[in-house]
Amino acid sequence: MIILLVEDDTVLATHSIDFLAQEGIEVDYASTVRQAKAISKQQTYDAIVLDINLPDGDGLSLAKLWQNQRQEPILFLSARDALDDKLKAFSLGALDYLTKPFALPELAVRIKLLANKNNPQPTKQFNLDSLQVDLDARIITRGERIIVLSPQQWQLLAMLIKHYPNPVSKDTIINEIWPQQDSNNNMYKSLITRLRSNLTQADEPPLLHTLKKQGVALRKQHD
Amino acid sequence: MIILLVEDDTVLATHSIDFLAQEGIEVDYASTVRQAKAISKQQTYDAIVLDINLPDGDGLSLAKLWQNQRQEPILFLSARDALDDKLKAFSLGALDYLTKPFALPELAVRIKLLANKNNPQPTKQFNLDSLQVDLDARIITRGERIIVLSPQQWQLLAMLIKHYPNPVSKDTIINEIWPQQDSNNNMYKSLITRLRSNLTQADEPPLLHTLKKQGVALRKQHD
DNA sequence: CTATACTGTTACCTTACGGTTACCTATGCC
DNA sequence: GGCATAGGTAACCGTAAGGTAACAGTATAG
Repeated sequence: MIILLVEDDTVLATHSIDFLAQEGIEVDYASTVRQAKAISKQQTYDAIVLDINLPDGDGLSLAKLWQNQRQEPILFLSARDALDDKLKAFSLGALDYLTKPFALPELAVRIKLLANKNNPQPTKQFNLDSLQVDLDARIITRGERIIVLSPQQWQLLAMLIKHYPNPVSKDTIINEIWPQQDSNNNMYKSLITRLRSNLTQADEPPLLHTLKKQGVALRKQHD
Repeated sequence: MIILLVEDDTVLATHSIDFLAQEGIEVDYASTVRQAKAISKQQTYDAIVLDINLPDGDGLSLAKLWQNQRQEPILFLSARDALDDKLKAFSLGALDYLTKPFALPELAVRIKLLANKNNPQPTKQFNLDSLQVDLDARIITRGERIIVLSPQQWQLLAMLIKHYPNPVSKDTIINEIWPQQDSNNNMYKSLITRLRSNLTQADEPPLLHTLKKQGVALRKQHD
């Protein structure tokens, strides 16, 4: 996720950028209207955060300029709590308005809301060869056929996908799937066999490979 | 446009209702959690405005209760400006948070934003195979026949539609439909059987599938 | 007040999940 | 060669999770 921040208070800006980075939000930064126009030419953002008072103009007119050319959701920042400013901002297409001082976590949350509004998060999909896994809906297909897995097998597959393309060690799997049980090697072997047989049938190439002494991994083919 | 306002301060509430009426926003009003639950049973709204402090509970837990069964965007009101409250609210699915005192025009603008921007045209219709559900009128048809559901069954179906095509876990369902009861597995089983039997008859393909140990989901097909 | 619907409860059935075991192959080591 | 280790496969089977039907108590409507 990447946003554009336009803010002339450099202290506030650097704090914000640092905090947002921790939250996984990348920031393009501009301190003036001119810079903002220049830097934003190259890029579309998930959201735009605009200070209203800027040295060479104001955020409101920038928003007015942009409201027909750009489609990003805009959040205004301002030291002024005046109702007029807020209403004007909203009438220019603002989707949110935050009065300084504000808490950085709140800014982060509101940015994420705006960003999600525009692109509802695509369904988490995992693809490998002809295998398709929808991690939310828990639908698995390979080629045309639909694969139904038992709870344990699903759990294992999810682990493997999470670590893809790295192998997952036997111990990790055992501890994850049978917590507080004593590790029975046979249960593990059965589980692997069953998952493998469900994932691949007939002449399909195998996807679940075991690397001796290291564990198992999801791969298109052996190395 | 119609919203639900839950607020125990009757002076504030009447002012708000008057002002929102001028703005063309119709308001259903409740002053307690109990009232809110009762009045909202019959209706879906374009947005919900929730005060956090209420005489018989708080808005946060109400939002938590609703977050899986209702799809309306929620705006919180609170006299408290504490960051924790805000973050908690947002984590419960709030889309906006306004601190008292606030200006009525700002409230109106933010409500309109939620109602319009969040669901451009909220799909009040749900279709799956030959099943048609009108979420507003609560009319369900499959092919030619009209399906009538009991309250519990409707509640469950609404949950499933909201999460479609993802499964909903047994625990989630039990907590939503029988809050504060101890989870009786049999009630759950009966409910599923009853809904399933109402949704599908004779030679129709099944729509309500259960994924063992994981929950149930609405699907076209899955075996 | 009666009839109907809704929901909680029980009893019984069916299924497939997962643990167990037995036997197999491959590789490595003395 | 003999043996050990690591993994693979297939079959067996007890059991728990889920499905269904019937019944009863309570609410609801007419």
